[in-house]
Amino acid sequence: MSAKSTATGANAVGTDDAYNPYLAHRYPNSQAAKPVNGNDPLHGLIPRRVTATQAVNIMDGEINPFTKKPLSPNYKKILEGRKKLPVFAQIQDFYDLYSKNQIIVMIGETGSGKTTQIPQFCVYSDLPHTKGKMIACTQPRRVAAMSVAQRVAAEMDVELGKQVGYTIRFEDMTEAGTTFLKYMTDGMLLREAMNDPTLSRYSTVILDEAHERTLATDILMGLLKEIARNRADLKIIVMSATLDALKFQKYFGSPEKPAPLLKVPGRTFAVETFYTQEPEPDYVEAAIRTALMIHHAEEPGDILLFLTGEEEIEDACRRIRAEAEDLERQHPDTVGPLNCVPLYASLPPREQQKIFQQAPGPKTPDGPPGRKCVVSTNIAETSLTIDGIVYVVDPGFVKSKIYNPRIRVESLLVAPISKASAQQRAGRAGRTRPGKCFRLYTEKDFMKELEEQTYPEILRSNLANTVLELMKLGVKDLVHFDYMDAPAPETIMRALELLNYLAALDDEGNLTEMGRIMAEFPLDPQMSKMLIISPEFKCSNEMLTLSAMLSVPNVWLRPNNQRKEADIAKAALAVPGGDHLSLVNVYNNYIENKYDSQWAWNNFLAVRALQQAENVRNQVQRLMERFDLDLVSTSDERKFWQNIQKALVCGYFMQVAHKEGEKNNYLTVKDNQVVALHPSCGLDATPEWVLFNEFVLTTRPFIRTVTEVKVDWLLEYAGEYFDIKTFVDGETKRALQRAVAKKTGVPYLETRPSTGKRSRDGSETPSEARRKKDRKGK
DNA sequence: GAGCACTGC
Repeated sequence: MSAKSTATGANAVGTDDAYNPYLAHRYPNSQAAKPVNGNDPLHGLIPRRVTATQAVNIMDGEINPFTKKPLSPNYKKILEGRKKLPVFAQIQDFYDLYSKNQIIVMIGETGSGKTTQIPQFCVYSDLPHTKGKMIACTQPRRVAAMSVAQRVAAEMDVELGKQVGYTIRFEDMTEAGTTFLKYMTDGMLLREAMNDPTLSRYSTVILDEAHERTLATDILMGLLKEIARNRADLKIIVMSATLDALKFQKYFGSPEKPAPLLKVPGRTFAVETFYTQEPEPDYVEAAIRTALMIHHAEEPGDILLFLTGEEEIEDACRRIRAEAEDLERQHPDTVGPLNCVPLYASLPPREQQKIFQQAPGPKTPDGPPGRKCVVSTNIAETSLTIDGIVYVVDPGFVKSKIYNPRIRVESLLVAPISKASAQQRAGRAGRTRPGKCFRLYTEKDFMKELEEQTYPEILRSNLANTVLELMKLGVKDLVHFDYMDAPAPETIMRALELLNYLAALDDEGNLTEMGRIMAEFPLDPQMSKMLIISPEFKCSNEMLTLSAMLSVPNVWLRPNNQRKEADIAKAALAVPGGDHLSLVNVYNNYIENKYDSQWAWNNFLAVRALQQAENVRNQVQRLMERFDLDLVSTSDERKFWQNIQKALVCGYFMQVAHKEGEKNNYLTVKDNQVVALHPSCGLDATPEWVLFNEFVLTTRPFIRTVTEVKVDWLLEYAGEYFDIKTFVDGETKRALQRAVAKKTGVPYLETRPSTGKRSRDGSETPSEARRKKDRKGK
């Protein structure tokens, strides 16, 4: 038994009688262990026909098949751990399915190891590097893409960013020609698809966490299904954590012949679940009581309590702390100290870190031990894992986004969670040892009232952006696109209508040149439009700043004990014309003060948000340069703010409100919603016409981030949208009529014959007006 | 006179 060497050596993947790594492993002292042909452990493997034995033997070898360097002791240590993962026991099952099918569905519960192992299994079988391709594995969140890539690079004994890398917005840790396993956010792969519609760089695409049904994952699923028809060489793996596998199988196969499924058990501890006997009228109250009950009566172990938002959480924390102290005083022999910590996304990172602190020890040497209680939003359900949690309190609610296409408003509402979500929450109690989950609803409600799955995002969102992306991806028929769950036709119509008004689509529904450029910007269509048009108003530098500032979380801080000081600081930076202008002003001042954190802090500004804005601004500026859009500012100081307001109108003319009556009420144009200026609004007067960035529905309808506009600009730059004929009778219409009369010197009459159909371009910019004049001149 | 559930490009 001896190894053969082939004349071609390194490039002999696929030949039959080549060096057999299986034998090399079995007989380490034989000649087979020292192949002559380029020392390639992968030699002789046939892509996508690799067996588990072959793969495992290479993993067990001495030479890293991808770097050709000796494998490190650390690699071997990690490998022993990997082999104990549940998914490893099914490696041959996986290869059987992978070799024979184009699309497979995989479900693996928490702790199965699927996210780290399956992509590696693919590497050993697909051998993407031998054909200049890559394996992509998508994640819904950036941190996951980064941390998993780092872990897998270590497991494969390679440097992160070389053979194994990741790509997220603002950071590409890959090396062209070297990287063959790439973790990335789902949004990033969708972006790539826009310029490479067949995803030709990839030989295998893995969609991980598909059960989360993010907008990007949903679009990618439809896209991949289509690409698979035209690319027989592309393999697709859809990985999910839930029991809803059949839905994925049917979608990727057919109802009669579902796509094959691989099921891998998880590795978590049992969680005992308790329900209430009767529904709880006040879930916050009940949650607080339950947490205190656990602290009083249950064995040591930390508590995780789910609530819906910042205010609720801070309030609950205060009450739990106060009552726990009473409890401790009353029962000093049995009740230890309780450390109650809040957790939500907008909490500064330093505060967030507190959830990882150890529970407090006993106050006296032989007193009862302390306990930690984390009160969190949904962030602890998927994004953040806290070790040591033994008790979960689940009131059964979540704040979630819903979209009403009729009035074009996205709002946040507190709603019951799904069964899948409830299970995920309960699972958080069993990560380190057996735990308990207290559900603050009845078992009957759980069985009968809760939806199986969380409503996918695509059914809850404004789709203007998504529709533009789909158009750019070449999808012609948006209504009949193969969605796993189709959005309401009205939502799609609303999106098409907006894109048509923005001149991203022509009247036939085709993507225009403007639309093609807009799709490249990681911004809402309205924002892309105002930005692309802004050089014509000599304010592209400012609009760049504004789009960045509108893309990041609120920059204005208002600490509870310093509200007055914060308001004074804000007023000092405010521009009278409106909040959009103030945002530009804040950023410009931030630059003038040399990006100084101390300056920001002194002015009650969120440093982190400002830094994020810098990041976004740089990215968008590069895009502006790519499309040869001039970066300019006006030198005429009197026009500086006005130009910005005009450019704003070109993008956001559909988000305008008119003042009605005396009570500072506004009526949104066309949708006729009664709205009020949000209390955070910095306008020092109530102008007749305002443009707003956001419509928020909380205690009542508010418009937030508001700037004054002139009716003449509406008529000039958004003539079609503000065509009086399209308005119902009312104060808004009469105001428009007065404006037209004043402008033309002729009283406006409803019956006046039309001067001909205007372009379907709602926003008529100077250049467009000029082009029209030119045409008429000829 | 009130609020950023959570992601992502």
